[in-house]
Formats: sequence, C-alpha cells, structure tokens
Amino acid sequence: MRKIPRQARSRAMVERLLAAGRDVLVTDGYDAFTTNRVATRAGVSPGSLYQYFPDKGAIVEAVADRWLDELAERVAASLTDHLGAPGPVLVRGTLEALLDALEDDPELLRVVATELPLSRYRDRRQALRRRVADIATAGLAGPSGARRPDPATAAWVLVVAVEALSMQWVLEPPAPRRGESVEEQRSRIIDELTDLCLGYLLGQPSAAAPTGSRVAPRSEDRENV
Amino acid sequence: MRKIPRQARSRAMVERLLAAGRDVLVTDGYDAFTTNRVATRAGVSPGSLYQYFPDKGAIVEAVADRWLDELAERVAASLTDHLGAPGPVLVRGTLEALLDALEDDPELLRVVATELPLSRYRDRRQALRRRVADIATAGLAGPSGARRPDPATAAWVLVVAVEALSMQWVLEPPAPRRGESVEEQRSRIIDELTDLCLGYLLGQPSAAAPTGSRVAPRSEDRENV
Amino acid sequence: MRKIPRQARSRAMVERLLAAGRDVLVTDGYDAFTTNRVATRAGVSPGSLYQYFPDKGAIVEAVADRWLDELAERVAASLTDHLGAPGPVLVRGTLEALLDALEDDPELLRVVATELPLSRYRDRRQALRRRVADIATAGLAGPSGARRPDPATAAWVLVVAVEALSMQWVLEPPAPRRGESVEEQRSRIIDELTDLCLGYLLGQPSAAAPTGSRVAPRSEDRENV
Amino acid sequence: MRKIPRQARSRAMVERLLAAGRDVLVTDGYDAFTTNRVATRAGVSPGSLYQYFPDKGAIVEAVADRWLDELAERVAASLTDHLGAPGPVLVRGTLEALLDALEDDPELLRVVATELPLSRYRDRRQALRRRVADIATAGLAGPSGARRPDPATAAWVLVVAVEALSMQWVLEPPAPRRGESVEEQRSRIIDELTDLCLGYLLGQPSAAAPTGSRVAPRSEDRENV
DNA sequence: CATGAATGAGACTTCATTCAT
DNA sequence: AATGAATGAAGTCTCATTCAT
Repeated sequence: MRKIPRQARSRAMVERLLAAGRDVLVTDGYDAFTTNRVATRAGVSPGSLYQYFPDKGAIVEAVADRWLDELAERVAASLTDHLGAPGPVLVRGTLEALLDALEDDPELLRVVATELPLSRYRDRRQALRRRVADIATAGLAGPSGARRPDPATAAWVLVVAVEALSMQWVLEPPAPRRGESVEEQRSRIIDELTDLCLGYLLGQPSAAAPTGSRVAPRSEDRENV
Repeated sequence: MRKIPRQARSRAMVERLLAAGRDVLVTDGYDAFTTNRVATRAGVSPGSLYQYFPDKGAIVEAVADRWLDELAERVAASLTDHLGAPGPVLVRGTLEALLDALEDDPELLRVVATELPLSRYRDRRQALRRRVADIATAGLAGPSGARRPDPATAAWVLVVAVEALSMQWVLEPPAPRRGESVEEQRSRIIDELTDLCLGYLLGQPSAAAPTGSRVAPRSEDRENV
Repeated sequence: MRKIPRQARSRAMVERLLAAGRDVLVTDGYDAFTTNRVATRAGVSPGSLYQYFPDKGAIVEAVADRWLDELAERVAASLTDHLGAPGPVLVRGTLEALLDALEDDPELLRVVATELPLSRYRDRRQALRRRVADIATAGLAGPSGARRPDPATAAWVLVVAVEALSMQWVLEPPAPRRGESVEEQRSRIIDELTDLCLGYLLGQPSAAAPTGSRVAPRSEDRENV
Repeated sequence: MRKIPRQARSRAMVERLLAAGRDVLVTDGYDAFTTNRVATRAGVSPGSLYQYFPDKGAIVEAVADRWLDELAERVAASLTDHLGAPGPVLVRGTLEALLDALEDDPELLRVVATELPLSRYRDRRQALRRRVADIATAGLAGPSGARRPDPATAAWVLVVAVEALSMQWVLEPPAPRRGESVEEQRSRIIDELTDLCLGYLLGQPSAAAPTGSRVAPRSEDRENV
C-alpha cells in the first residue's frame, strides 16, 4: 500500500516468511513445520510462499542458513579481532563470542540441533567450521607459541570440540556446583574450555609417530616437535 | 512354527523387526523409513509390527537404543578395564575403544547422526554420556594426577569433546596429510585426542582468568573437589 | 464380511473403482474426474484407490481400455463370423456390429471421444484398429472379389473411415430426412456406409501409377461395378 | 510504443498471445499450457493476458480456431475452384488441398488432435465440416454424375471419412509398401481416397439392402436429389 | 497372534485469476 | 492498459494406524 519499491517488497516478504519459519520451528517444532502453517503465520497465502521458495525444504534451509551465517559472522569477527592477542586472550575471546552467539537464540539452536535432520544444514555448518578452522590454522601456524605439529589437525580438533561443548553448554549444561549461579557456572565453563584449548596447544605433544601405536613414556620424543 | 514358546517367538519377531529397521535405515535412509517398508523388509505384515511396537517412533528408538547400548557397553568396559592404569594408558585405551565401537557400524552411525531427529534418541545418548562421565569422574577424583579442580565438570568436558571428535572422525575425517595412510591418520588422531585430554587434565588450570569479570579467587573452592 | 476369497475381493474392488470411474466420467465429465471423487463414488477411501491403481491416469486408462476391449471383441467376433460370407453381407454385418457396440454405451463414447485427451487411450485404440485391419486384410486378400491392389492399404482406409463415420453417427448424426425415424436413418446410414465400402472395394481402382497424378476419364470403367 | 493506434496495439497483442499459445502447445504440450507460461512466452505479464482473453480456455480455442479457419479457407477455396470440374478432378484437387493444408503445421495438428480435449474446438471443427459439406452437397446436387440418392448424406459421409483419413495419414500413416518413398505413398493414398469417394459417388447404390427391415421403396425419394 | 486391506487426515504444491499500483 | 505479486481453492498422493477375518 505504501510506496515500497518492488525489490524491497520482495525482500520484505522473504523476511516475513523466514521470520514465520523460525517462529513455527521454535514454537511448534519441526514436525509441525508445514508450508501452510508457515504461510499462515506469515499472514500470507500458501501460494505466495512458493513465489519465494521452491519448496518446503528451502525454507528450513534458509532459516538455518541465516542463523548459521550470523553465527559464523560473529565468531569469525571475534577471532579476527583477537588474532594478534596472546593465546589465552584469543581463546577466551573466541569462546565468549561463540557462547554469546549461540545464546542469542537458544530456542532456535535447540530446534536446529535437536529436531532438524542434520542433512538440512550440513553444508552450511561445515562451511562455518572450515571458516573458523582456517582462521585458527593460520593463527596457529604463526608465532603463537603453540606446539602442535600439524596446525590443520589442531584447528580441526579444537573447532569440533569447542563447537560441541558450546552447544552442549547451551542445550544441556551440566549441573551447576552447589550454590553456584548460572553466571558463575558459565564463566567457569569458559575457563575450563580455555584450559582445554591451551592445554592442548601449549602442552607437550606426544611425538607424531607415523604408524604404530605409541603410548608409553615418549617424553623425550616430545621435545623435538 | 510349532514348538516355539510364546516368549521366544516374540523375541525372535522383535529381533527381525529391529534388524529390518536398521536395514531400512541404512540402505534407504530415514525418510524412507516407513512402517510398511520395515514390515515388508522383515517379511511381516504391517499389522504385526504393531504387536511389538506401539508406533513408528518406537522402532527407530529401539534401533538407536540398541546401537547405543552396545556402544556404551564397549566403552564402559574398556574404561573400567583401564581404571587403575596410568593416565595416558587409560585415555588412549578409552579412545581406541570408542573409535572401535563407532567404526563397527559406520553406516548406522551416519544415519543416526545425520538423519535421525536427535530427539529420537536423546535420552539414551545422554544416559551413555552420563555413564561414561560417572566412571571418569570417579577415576579423576582418585589419585590420578589430574589437576582439574572439579572432576565432574572435567568429565563432562572430556566426554562431550571426545564424543564429538570421535564421531566427526568417523563421519568426516579431516584431510589426511600428504602421503599419509588412513591407519596412520587414525593413529595420529588418537594421539591428538590423547594430548587434548591429558593436556587438559594435567596442564596448569588457569587460576585466574585474565579477561572478563571472571570470578577471580576460585582456587580455594576447587580444593575440595 | 462374507467369505469372499482374497483374490476375488481385490477383483471386486477393481470393479467398483472402474465402475465408479466410468460413472464419474459420464455424469461429471473428465474435468471433474478427481481421485477423491472416484473414491467417494466407489464408496471407498481415497487411499484405497491407490492400492489398485498407481495414479489417476491409470484409472482413466483402465476405464477406456476396458470399453475399447469390449468393442474390439464384439467387432472382431462379428468380422470373423461373417468372414466367409459374400462381400455385402460381411460389410453390412460388420457395420451393424460396430454400430451396436458403439451404441451400447453412448455416454461413455461421448466422454471418451470428446473430453479425454486422446493420448490417454491411443495405444489401445490403435490396437483395436490394427486388429480389425488385420482381419480385414486377410479377408480382402482372399477370393473376395475385391479389386484393391493393396489389401493392407485398403483395410487401413476402410477401418479409419468406418470408425470415424460410426462414431460420428453416434455422437452427432446428420439431420434426418424429413419424416424419417431414427431407425430408418440408422438403417439408411448403414446402407450408405456399405455402399462406401463396396464401391471402394469392388470399383475400378485407378491404376496404381507410381508417382504422377492420374485421374483421366475413367467413367466408363465404372459401369461394371 | 507511442504512435500505435489503440486498436492496432490490441491486435498486435492478440497476435503475440496467439503465437505464444501455439508455441507453448507445440513445444510443451497441452498439459504445460498454463496461462503464466503463455504470458511469459509472449513477453507479457499474466495480468495482461486477461485483457484480451476471458480465460485460459479462450486462448486454446482461439489458437485452434485460427488454425481451423485457415484450414477451412484453403479447402473451401480449392473446392470452389474445382466446382465445375469433372468429378475425379474435383475430388483429387480437394484431397490434395486438404492434405496440403493439414501438412502445413503437422505439429500443431498433432497437439490439437492428440492432446486437446475435443470439446475445446468442437464447434469450429463442425463449422468447417458443415461448410465443406454444404459446398459438396451443392456440387453433388448438380449434374455431377453422382448417383447418390441423398446428397446431404453423401456429403456428410465423404466429409467425415476424408477428414479422418487425412488426419490419420498425417499423424500415423500406414506402413509404406516395400521400397516406396513417402511421396509415392502419399500419392498412392490420394489415389485410394479418390477411389473411395468416386466409388461411393458413382457406384451402384444398393437399392434395397438384403439384411434389415430396410425401408424398401425409397427409389422415388431419391429422384429429387 | 498374524494378516493385509482399508482407512482418512492432511501434506505439498499448482495455477487460473484478481487487483492495487 | 500493463504489471506481477498475491491469492486460495483444490488436487494428488502418502503413510501411520486399525480391525475384521
């Protein structure tokens, strides 16, 4: 009704649909995520939906993608920001950024991680991982003090571990200690994860033996990493 | 058909259905997992299926549960086995056991982790985690040399991280290093995870976190873990 | 409820569905031929329909096929019956049989010929044509007095012409002559068609010149028809 | 865009739409004939289409009509041209004209005859038939040497038969004779159809049919044809 | 207990048509 | 007159579940 430029109108419609999609997902769950419901929630007719998305799956994906993009943006920004900083600061900063981002829309996180068939958003999720891992790899390869023999592997390890832990923290945090407030617990968990990362990065790597099963006291070997 | 005790017949039927369920899941995917198909694959009529499972979801759950139980058994066994062993041996042993278990039916792992709505098997998965975490907590609480202030949290951290990394390794391993064989890579990854765990357990806990308003004097509290 | 053998029950269901299909087609037209309507008319649930037909098109086809089969049967029978008879008798008999058959269910004929996309029943229709044409070709090749140089072509010509004329007669007969009853007209039309066929078969073929345009004054030749 | 008189612009638009309609019909088939597609193909918005046609059906009809009109024009012209000519020449000429006309746009013929619900263009088709039949009736009524008792019926018979045969020839011609070229076959078929027509027109009418209750003394009636 | 035909709610999607701009 | 986004009725088909045999 207003003088909304064509392009903008489309954009607005997409936004409405995505918002409705997120809403349905969060309040009704993935099983109730029907095209008609999304359309209704968006205050649109079912047909309209198909002018903007080829099919139902595309909407779910778009919702997930958007969320993941936001996440990636935040984390990557923080990571880049702290890139020069000393290890602990960088790690802590990144962890904080990640938790902040994940806690931004915990309900959506819950649905995405819990009800969505992973295949629906696997690619984007991997892209996120790779992006973060790449930055981290670069950071580790520099004069960071990290002793890991293979920065790429180290980045992979940390990214996967941290991702899982952060999500788990948001979705199902462990029982807090007696008398501990949530904030305290959160802060403590970040400490723990920081320790995890730094202990891994700065600790004595076990020698990178090529094949056989190592184990045992190879402390000497570790020197030459 | 005669001579089979009632109870045993039921048991056999359940087995057939579960086998069929796993089969459908693995070969056709979760989207094609229809009750009719499972029944057909089991050589049973769709009606019979409902004599043994209340609804479709129950079958999926049962399949996942069974798999997770097996997993839990193996890992717990290994963990208990090595309980007295020195840290590195225990950690390595557990990691190997976990990887072995996960690699036992990678196709099912893929479907479960990738296509199944997590809600379908969340409880059992948590049970597994908790079980492992409990044993680990106990171990850490003992004279293991671990310096973590809160064994429960430490166990949580390790369990979540290791679970995620193991699964990721089986499902989408990082690119191997140049000229590296899969076995070599596997072994190397186990080394890395071992380092991750030991670095975390044995490293210097960050007494005071530098960045945020992070609750400085918590060191004393930790004594009583 | 009764002791209807399994096989027979299926058969009965197919019959009901086909009957319902025909009914919908005839009373509501092809545009209103929806799967739900057919199911309802058959007193069945929409899902049941798909246990017997793979999709909507298959029902239409089955209805048309069945009708065409019946038609083919009747005409072929008549044709075979009269095969030894003198030309006029054979032709007349066949025409009568064809008209009888077409007039048996004129409403269905109307819908099939008028509203159905030809492609839905083309194959079966061609089969019918070919069947009749084959018998006719055989008849013409024998000592029938026919002077056609190429029996196959002659059969094709007659089959196509007679089919079109019969259908046209049933669907949109020409205006009857003054005071003529329908029966009289019908009989007259059969006379005409008989003449058409016999005139063609027994008349002087224009020389089978390979290429150029023949024509010429062949009026005398025709005296001896 | 300027300077185009209103009327002419409309005209041009109609033309574009019809052309697009024909195009969609021929290249995509009737099932894909959607208003949106036609509009797109015409480079017009779907809304505009409704400024020139009341609904989808009207476009199909218009396309078919236009084609049939052209057909009618050609055949009628040829028929009128040869009206004074001796029978064989007239018949041959008409047949050639008809085949020429039908072969002019065989793809459209195929779609129209094969995929279009006959009801979409029945009226116009009948008009064509009637028109041709009327001319033919007039011709037969004159001193043409035709011996048919009822020229109107004779015209009806020939028009229907020839129409069906011509279309059949274009759409699914019978197998050619050994070593026969398509041109030769075509020419031969025209010979056959000519024979069919002339044999019918000039042959001995079956005064009294042997079989049925065939209305014996109609000879007088026939005089006044 | 087994069977498997029947059920029927409801999901997704299309497309002819409208109408505000 | 043109546009094209929006509409929404309606159709096809699936599949978890039931129940008479």
